[in-house]
Amino acid sequence: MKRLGVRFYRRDTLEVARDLLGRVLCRRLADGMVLRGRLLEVEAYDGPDDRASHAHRGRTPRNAPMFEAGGIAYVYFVYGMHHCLNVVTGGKGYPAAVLLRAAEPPEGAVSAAGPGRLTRAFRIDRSLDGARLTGPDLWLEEGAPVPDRSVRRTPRIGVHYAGAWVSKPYRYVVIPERKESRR
DNA sequence: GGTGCGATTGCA
DNA sequence: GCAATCGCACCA
Repeated sequence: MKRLGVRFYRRDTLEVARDLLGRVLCRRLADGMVLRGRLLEVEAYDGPDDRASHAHRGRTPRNAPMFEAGGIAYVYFVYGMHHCLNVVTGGKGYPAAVLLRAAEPPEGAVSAAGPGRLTRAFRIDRSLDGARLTGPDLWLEEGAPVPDRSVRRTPRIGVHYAGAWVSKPYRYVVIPERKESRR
C-alpha cells in the first residue's frame, strides 16, 4: 500500500488530524516483522497558544521535535511508565503535532486503544523521537478513507489544566460501523 | 540541587 | 477512587 509523504503532514494540524483517521500506522521491528493497524482516534495540538500543548511554554529539549517541519515523530514519556506517539505537522518553527490515541491492534497485540497502549502494542519508545515518518522504522500508509458520518469530534482527554482550550473539539474518533443486523 | 506533576493505565 | 513511577520543567 502507498506510503504517505511529507506533504501529507505539512498542512494545517486540524486537517491532518481528521485525515489521519483510517490511515495505517506501520512499524518495522528489528527482526524485520512489520506491525500494522488503522488509526481510530487522534488529538490535535496546534500552535504556541494552545494551552494544552507541550509547546505552550516555548521550546525545550523535550518538545523540540514539535518545532520542526512536519513528517517526523514526537515521542515523549509520561507518568514514569508510558510513551506517547505524536505525528509532527505544519511548517518549521510552528509547534504542532497530532497525538495518536488508538489504532486497531496489530497482529499479536491485545489492544492499541489508548496512547500508552498504542505505543506498547507498536513497540514505540523514545528511540523513535524525531524519526522521519517516511523512514524504514516507522511510517503511515494510505489505508481506507473514513467518511464524515463515521467521525466524531470531542474535547481532548486529560488536559484539564488548559483553560479555555479544554473544550476545543480537537479529538477525532472513528465511530464503529454498525454491524450487519442478524437474522 | 530540590520540588511538583503529568497529552495514562490498571486495579480496588 | 487512587497508586504507580520518573523525566523534565521550573525555581533557587
